Amino acid sequence: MAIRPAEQLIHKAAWLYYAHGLRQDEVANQLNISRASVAMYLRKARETGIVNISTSTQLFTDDVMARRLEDALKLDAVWIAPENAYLADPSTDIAVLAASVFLELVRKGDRIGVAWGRTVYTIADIMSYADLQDVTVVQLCGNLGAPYSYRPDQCTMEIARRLNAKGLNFYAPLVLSTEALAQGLRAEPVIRDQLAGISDCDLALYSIGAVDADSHLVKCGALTAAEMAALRKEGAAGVIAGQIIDAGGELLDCSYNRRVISAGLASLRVIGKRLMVVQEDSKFEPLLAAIAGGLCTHLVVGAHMAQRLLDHAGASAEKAS
Amino acid sequence: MAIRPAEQLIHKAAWLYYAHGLRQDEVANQLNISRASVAMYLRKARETGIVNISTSTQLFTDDVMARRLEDALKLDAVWIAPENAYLADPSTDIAVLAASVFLELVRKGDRIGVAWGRTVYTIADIMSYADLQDVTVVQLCGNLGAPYSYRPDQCTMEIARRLNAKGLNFYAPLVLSTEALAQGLRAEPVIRDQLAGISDCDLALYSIGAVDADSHLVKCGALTAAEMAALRKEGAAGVIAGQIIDAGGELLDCSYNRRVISAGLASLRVIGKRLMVVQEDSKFEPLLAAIAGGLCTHLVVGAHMAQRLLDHAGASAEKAS
DNA sequence: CACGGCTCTCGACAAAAGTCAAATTTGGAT
DNA sequence: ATCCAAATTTGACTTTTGTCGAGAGCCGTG
Repeated sequence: MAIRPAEQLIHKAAWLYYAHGLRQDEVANQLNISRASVAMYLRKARETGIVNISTSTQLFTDDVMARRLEDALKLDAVWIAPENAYLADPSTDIAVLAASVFLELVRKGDRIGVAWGRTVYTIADIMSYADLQDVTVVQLCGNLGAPYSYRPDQCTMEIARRLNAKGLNFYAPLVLSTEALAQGLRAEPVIRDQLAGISDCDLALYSIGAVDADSHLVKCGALTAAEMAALRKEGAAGVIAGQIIDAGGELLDCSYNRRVISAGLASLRVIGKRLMVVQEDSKFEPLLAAIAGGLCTHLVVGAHMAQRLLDHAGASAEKAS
Repeated sequence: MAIRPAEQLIHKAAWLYYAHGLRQDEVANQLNISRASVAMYLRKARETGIVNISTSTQLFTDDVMARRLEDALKLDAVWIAPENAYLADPSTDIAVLAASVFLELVRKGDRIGVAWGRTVYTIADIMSYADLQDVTVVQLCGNLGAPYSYRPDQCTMEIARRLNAKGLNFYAPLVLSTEALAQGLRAEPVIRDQLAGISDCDLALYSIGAVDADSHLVKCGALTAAEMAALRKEGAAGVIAGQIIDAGGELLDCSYNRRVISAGLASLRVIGKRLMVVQEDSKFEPLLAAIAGGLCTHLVVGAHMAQRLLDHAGASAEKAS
């Protein structure tokens, strides 16, 4: 991709510095360049993923609460960000953790499905770079012509860029005005192939949306606040990959869902690792719905949300007995 | 393993510094400790593998020569350390590369077989630390009561320590004085289980030994220089995991081999990734034998050796046509 | 409870790394 | 061949990090 000589030099500098443990000035005279250049090369090496610095996320799964949640909710793994213990901004903490977890879950050669939303974009934004050329990042749902920077295609592309991976976008609106048109578009080869390829993913990254006037669906004009409220009455519990699910985690039977171009829930459930990240405490019910529907195998949440989930699971168990 | 509070602090410091990108002094007042302590914790975090710094080894496989070697020798991957281009000591360069490649090949949950020798021990010695608790490192061959620090059990244990993995040693001599005794010992449950477990490995790490008076087998008293010379006349081409192979990479039919307690070549060939590392140019013929015998799928060598291998492969091809 | 041995922590200094504007080189267009 | 714009490189400076010995806390022992 890039030109040879520059890449080569960056790699050599990174190799001598990180692998051999030389100092920057030692690297500088090995390569006959100034130390300042070495410093610059090393920054580039980190930014391009030639060197990887990763921190183990063990501590966040080792937590007793995380273990109990895994059991209670039958999830493969749970990470809990210890709220307000670390930084001023609590949501950043969750995103940083999610980004690390994500990078830990990615394997070479993987195909990764990425949905969209503020959470996903925040993760993409703080994610460190990696060198995973044979990875493919695919977009899970259609686009919204939003004024926001976290459009589905943006999320996909940004993550692909960070990973040095291939990004596979598809350009269809998330929601159309008639069911017939949506059906027709889904049958288009370009779109059909993209949607069919989703079930081949090894890993999915998404968050869950709330069914309220603050939802991106409302902000981006896909639905009006009134329509949203109506859907809520009809049993809408959450939004996943642009689609509305009920409390059981199944697709809600409504006109909106039939007009959407997105990854079917069945395709999502086939994906081996489904990483769900939830930042806001307000998304408690939506998250319960997603878990009930088996849309999540790996979960990253804040401590407060974790406690609520655990209380809920405990209460349900008690009621059942 | 270690005490809670210290581990926790190390992890927190590492998290804030490496994942969130705070400066050491910022971390220090977040945690209410001095910056000096933070620096110390961070060093410990690196030393225990809580943070991982790895450099991509791409450049060394991307090399045209490496690609051609892969084709010519039918190997899965070849890495070539550009000799004398980097550092004073050429063999260190190969070992550093080999260690990085090794860490790149290891996956969580893997079982790893490790042989012994100066090369393997050098690799273990410069290998950086990682956090791979569910990995198991098994010893491929019996021990030699050597005065050297690179005994089979040492190599296994050191690598296990670096990886924070489980080390599985077995305490049998590499070679016994009679075939009957060797047979009896191989039938011992402890030994039998260990040997049987070798074929379950996902990754093997070894080098190749030369058949000469400098061999460790001679230095450690397993064979006399005269015996070695005799074996050479009988067709011995190399030493792998303590066993003697002929030019075709098959076990040489000799008393010595029948008296050895080690991983059978068949078990080794079953292992998915067989990483062979060769430092010395003098090991050209032994390496050819190992490759001929399918004992190596991944190879790390110096540029000079790579050139010789390529020339040889070219010459053979020409002769054949 | 006083004592040594032990680890952990800190302040101060030294070393190394990061940064920036100026200077130089590079590559391309005319 | 000549020029200009963009990118690269550098020296000088600032900030950040690493290190070390001194001192503080801790614990089992005499």
